[in-house]
Amino acid sequence: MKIKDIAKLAGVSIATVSRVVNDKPGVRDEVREKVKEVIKEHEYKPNLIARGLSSKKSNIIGLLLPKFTAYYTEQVDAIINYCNQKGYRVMITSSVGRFEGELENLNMLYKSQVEGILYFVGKMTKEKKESIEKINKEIPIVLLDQAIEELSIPAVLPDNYGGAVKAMNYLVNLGHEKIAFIKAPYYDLEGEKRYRAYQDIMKRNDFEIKECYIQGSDYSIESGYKAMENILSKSDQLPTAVLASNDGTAIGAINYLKEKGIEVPEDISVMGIDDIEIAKHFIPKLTTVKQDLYYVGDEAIKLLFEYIDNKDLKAKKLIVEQELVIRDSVKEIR
Amino acid sequence: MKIKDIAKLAGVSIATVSRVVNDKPGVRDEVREKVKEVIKEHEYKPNLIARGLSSKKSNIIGLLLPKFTAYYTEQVDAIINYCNQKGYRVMITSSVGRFEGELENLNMLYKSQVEGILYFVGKMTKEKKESIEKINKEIPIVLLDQAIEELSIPAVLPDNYGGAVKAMNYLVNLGHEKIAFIKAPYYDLEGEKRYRAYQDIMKRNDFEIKECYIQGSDYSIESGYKAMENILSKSDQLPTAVLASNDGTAIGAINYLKEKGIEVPEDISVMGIDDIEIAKHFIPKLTTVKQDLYYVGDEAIKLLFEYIDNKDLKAKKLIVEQELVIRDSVKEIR
DNA sequence: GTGAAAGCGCTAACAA
DNA sequence: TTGTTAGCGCTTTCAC
Repeated sequence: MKIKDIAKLAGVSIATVSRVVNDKPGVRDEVREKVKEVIKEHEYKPNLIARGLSSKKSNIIGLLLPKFTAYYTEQVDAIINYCNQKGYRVMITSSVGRFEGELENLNMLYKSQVEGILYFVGKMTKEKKESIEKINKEIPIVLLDQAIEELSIPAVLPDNYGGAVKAMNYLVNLGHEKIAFIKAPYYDLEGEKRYRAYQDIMKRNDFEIKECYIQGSDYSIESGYKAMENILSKSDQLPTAVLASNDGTAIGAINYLKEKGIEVPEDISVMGIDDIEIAKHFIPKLTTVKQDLYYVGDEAIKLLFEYIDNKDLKAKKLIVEQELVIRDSVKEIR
Repeated sequence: MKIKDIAKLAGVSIATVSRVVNDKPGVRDEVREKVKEVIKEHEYKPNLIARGLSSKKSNIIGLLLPKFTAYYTEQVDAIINYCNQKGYRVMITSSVGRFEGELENLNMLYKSQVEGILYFVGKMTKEKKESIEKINKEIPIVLLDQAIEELSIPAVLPDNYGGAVKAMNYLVNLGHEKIAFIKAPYYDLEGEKRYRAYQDIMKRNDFEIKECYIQGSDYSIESGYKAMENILSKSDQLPTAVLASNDGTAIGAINYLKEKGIEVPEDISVMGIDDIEIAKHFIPKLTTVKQDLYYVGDEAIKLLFEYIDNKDLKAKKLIVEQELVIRDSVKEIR
């Protein structure tokens, strides 16, 4: 069933059918009803591809992820819901953790004529920056997780510095001085901010920053486990608390400690960042800094639509505040 | 830049450009090179919407989820990877847990001219069955999680009965007799099979099936917590083990027990089903029945392509075996 | 090996 | 209020 068939059956022109289908004015109620009837009877469903070509509006939003993990589920859920409600469809790509794949997928979305792109940045490279800049001239892009300093591209970013400061101050106020830190992967520019917060608070309080207290990760639970192992093996004196760059690595760290018979938080306190879903159900319940991920996704997609509606908007970087979530994995020291 | 511009710049017809772009024969090497050069220089990217309309092949796969949760991440990851590798794009919809939304989204995918649909069933209704049957006549659909008995539609299903039997036998072999069960939500027809397995094994061993040992859930962690609370409050005699219908509810159950000072597995053993990512990192590490979710997603999308390539294939229901994963949340009783 | 031309199913400007 | 018609950017016959 195509528009032509309906037109014939209803005894009108295809233009009239189109008007009815798109709820546009300029059709007598009588005729409108008649056409609607025929449409219903024959279950006519307009071909959205043809509509897209003709109207030069695809009604599709592109979503670019580095890889599917728990961190994205809520954000993606928010995005899809918002789009579906607005009558937009979502085309999703992920790069299997192959950071080079991001570029390919970006082009794929471009070729798909999406009206806007939500780009969860995995690893930023010079090549990608160039592509983003170029594509952004034609299609609005909103960046998530990492922004591009030198380019004027809208972005939604967690307040990573502020969040880590809150976490550190909380630990310090509870009497912790020997604080270890599990770093974000080197390629996450935003992770650097959390590290700077760690350093700043340590220095401000005249606490010694031991090198052995600082270990890297790739954000995975396993790498948190490894990092904790390294911290323990390399330190002559155990830290009393460790701040992890995300909840996953915090969980990994706790796993290692428990395995070694070290109790959390009795012996060592562990704090995460993000507040992923499992954080409040983990045992001990994870003290962390909440990033409202559904909110982030929601704000990002709203921002994207702002840019779609008004291409000349000045690029806005939205910083989402983080909030302390006190639970059971950190204790006071006296 | 459109095909016409490239044709003009290269001094050939658009048909020739099309042949080059699509790697089709019938172009002199010399000309092909020339065209490629122009394409590269001007960064021509074909409009996939136009291609779709013209070729009557959208190269898009539709993905329908009831709601985004941890259970789907790996499966979706597998699906997207496979599609992207094959040059297919993925259109994703979720229904925010509004089961009525599934129908709307199904139609949205249909109108989008997707070439096949992967449908993770949330709640099956008569109305949906009818729509599925109708749409399946034109677009191959592969069902996941739940099949439709009376219709011949391909599906990929976990061996829920077999998996639960394995779990139950494991518990029984360790000496458990008083076994509680956290049920799947009523609308998950597959969940019923796990319940049947529970009953069958209990009966086969002449164990008493106490009504108070059986509690419902909606698969969420919170509902597992609640179910465990009910089991404890309603039983005069505590169970020695509980089998939960998924890992989420198992985690919820453990949370409740720990809060009440009941140790797992020392006092009560808890077993899950699924083996979601956190299962092996939870404390205690969750004993469960593994559903290789990446594998399931992979098989499902492969099956879908089989049907796309050969519409006359007889509908195949693929049952994916489950495998015992012994970890720390269950102990032997003597 | 190459190009002209007819669509694909729709929207939108224009005429009537 | 309605219909005619010219595209949208591509693929795909069919001639040459």
